[in-house]
Amino acid sequence: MSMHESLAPDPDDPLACCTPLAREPISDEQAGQLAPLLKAIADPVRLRLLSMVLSHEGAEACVCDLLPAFDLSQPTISHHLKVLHDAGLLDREKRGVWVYYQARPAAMAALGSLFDAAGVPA
Amino acid sequence: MSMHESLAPDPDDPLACCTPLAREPISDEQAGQLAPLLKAIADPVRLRLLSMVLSHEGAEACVCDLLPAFDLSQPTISHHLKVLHDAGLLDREKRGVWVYYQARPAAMAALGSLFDAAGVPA
DNA sequence: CTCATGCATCGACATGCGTCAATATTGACA
DNA sequence: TGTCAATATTGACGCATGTCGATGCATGAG
Repeated sequence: MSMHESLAPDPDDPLACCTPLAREPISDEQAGQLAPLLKAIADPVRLRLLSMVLSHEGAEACVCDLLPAFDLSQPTISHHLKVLHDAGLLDREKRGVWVYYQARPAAMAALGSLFDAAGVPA
Repeated sequence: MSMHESLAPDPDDPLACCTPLAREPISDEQAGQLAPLLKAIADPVRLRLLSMVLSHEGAEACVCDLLPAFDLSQPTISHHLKVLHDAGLLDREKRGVWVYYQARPAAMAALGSLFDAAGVPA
């Protein structure tokens, strides 16, 4: 259960709000910062997009890699990627005509730490 | 819904869908089961409710414990608790006139495991 | 039985969200 | 320059969601 506390408490960073839910009642403000993060991944398409980016070779993927896996229009996929990006979950990098997305490790860690000690009764 | 993958050991349990997002691209079906769980906690009120229940004495709380912390009507809080309950995140137990809610550890563990190895680059 | 209390349900409203077709923007190349 | 390919933006549509007041349903007290 040893945890690395290498994350600096930056008040400007919305990802700094990672007190485990089970530790103490989170504040109204914390909840207001966390909810958009969770809203961003609370969609089956965006969940798959995030998972595909995370598990893709080099931990990055361009839209052209992601599009064929869905029965949705290109603007719809672009919209979902924008939602994930605006929430701070995905980074964008334009290389030539292609745009590559990669997950932000800090965001992933923040989400994972939310449930620390919440599902371990024994 | 006759398509089922043999990856999930128990198709009846919606909490059995806890392959880490970063391990491999999750299936459309997995995403469809996970999204409602995340949708349930993707709300500031419900996040606070869950956190309050988790961190409350005895890891349970009745509605009367939760209500005073919000500026919302009692039906609204009741609605949010129902959403968390219907998603399989909270258990209900009626004792006398009061209804006690407690978090389901399996659900918390499933959510936490989603982000395993997602925020720890090599 | 009657009444008050704790919680759930109902019906209605405004807002938010996922999706698409159409269009715009950007970069590579002849 | 002009054209094609990859991605983003816009505007519109229908559906889902958060909130409320009013009401219903149990339970326990008297």
